[in-house]
Amino acid sequence: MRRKSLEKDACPVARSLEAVGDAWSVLIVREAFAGKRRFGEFERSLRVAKNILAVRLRKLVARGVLEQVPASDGSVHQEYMLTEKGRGLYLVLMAIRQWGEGCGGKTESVLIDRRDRKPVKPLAFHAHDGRELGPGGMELVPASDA
Amino acid sequence: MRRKSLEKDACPVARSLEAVGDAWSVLIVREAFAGKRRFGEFERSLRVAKNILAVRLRKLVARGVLEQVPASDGSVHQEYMLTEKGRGLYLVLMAIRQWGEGCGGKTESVLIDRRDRKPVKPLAFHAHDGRELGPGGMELVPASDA
DNA sequence: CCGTATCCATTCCGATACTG
DNA sequence: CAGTATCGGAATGGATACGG
Repeated sequence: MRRKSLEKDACPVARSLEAVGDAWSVLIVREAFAGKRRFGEFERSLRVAKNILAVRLRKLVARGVLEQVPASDGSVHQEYMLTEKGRGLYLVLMAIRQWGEGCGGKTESVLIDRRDRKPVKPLAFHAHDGRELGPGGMELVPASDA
Repeated sequence: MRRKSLEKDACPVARSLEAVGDAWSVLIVREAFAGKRRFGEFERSLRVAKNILAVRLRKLVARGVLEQVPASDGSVHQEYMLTEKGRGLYLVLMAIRQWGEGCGGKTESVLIDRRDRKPVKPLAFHAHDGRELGPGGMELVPASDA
């Protein structure tokens, strides 16, 4: 998408897409959640060219999704860590994953609770009183109407 | 992303991205949830060129996200409706929206329950016993280990 | 109104070579 | 190892013109 930058779009969905709306960025964030921190780790696991990896990382840092911190080993290099904001993407990633799993025939992965090793409840919307809600049961209204 | 099609990637996140991993597709789906059905409606609301809209719609239909149905008015034309699978993207869209709202300073929109007009609970993960879980409390394991 | 076809500009991607 | 610089090719996007 070239024309509209989306950056100033009123819709929060559009704005989010401006930050992480390309496939590489999403995959980088996925790897970050998987524990990857170093340039080379991302490079190898994603098999992405150095130059475009560099650009994507810069953008993610600029957007506040990742931050650079001094390497934990003694090296002169930096590591890329998820910020608080970046960690907020976990829900997005898992929503995407859940959708992908849901319609793919066979299940590839299961999200489990670290504590009891049991599967986590599927992501779903709940009303204030706890009722589960489907897409038709909700409505998006401007904040001003609230 | 040219090289790896992602289509055959083991990770469900990557596969999902193959289906709806570009910004236009996401926005089209957003509009579909907003009630848009016709080619011209998408064209105007997104201000996207006809040709690329056509390509995107075709792809979304091919991926089973949208389906074409005869127009509800008497016209000869078709309308694009979300399939069951497509409606599953609601959760994804709202997760993206929630993330965008969460870090933007001011809130643009609120998701409310149609029934009681009260805000819906924020999306979050819950363990089997109901405890709320953060990213660190969960782990993604291959289905074969389950 | 709903697309398809064409053209052109731009952008993106991957490979490679290079630096500290 | 962690990038930067450059380059050619491929894909994409936007505008426009055209057809059913």
